[in-house]
Amino acid sequence: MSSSNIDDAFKERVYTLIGSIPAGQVAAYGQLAKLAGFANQSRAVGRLLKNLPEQSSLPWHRVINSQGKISFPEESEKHFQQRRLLESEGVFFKNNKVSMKKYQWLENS
DNA sequence: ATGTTGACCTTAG
DNA sequence: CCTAAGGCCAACA
Repeated sequence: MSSSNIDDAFKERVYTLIGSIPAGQVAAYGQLAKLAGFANQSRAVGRLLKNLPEQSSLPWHRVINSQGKISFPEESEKHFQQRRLLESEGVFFKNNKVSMKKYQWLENS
């Protein structure tokens, strides 16, 4: 059988979670890892996103770090791209950080 | 086989 | 704002 292991389960769950992030809201790598049942695997989430196919329809831009900041380097093209996507759906930055309230959709249920 | 790094981490101080 | 340390692990040299 194909390696239907932990990695695939993790990937599956994280993808689903990311897909469920409402427009105008964000989630942290660590939050997603934890919700997927793999606490302390935030970097694995990052790795997953890094390997995400370019044509993916997942709202990858809604994933930022726990400090409210975009994890790409400040002056990078990817950083601008992500920021642009977020701002286009109403997520704005003050001092390069988004309000913690943007994570609040997770606080229900 | 060993050590280091990470453009997509986190918390505490 | 910054540093340090914790944690986990794939990719790299």
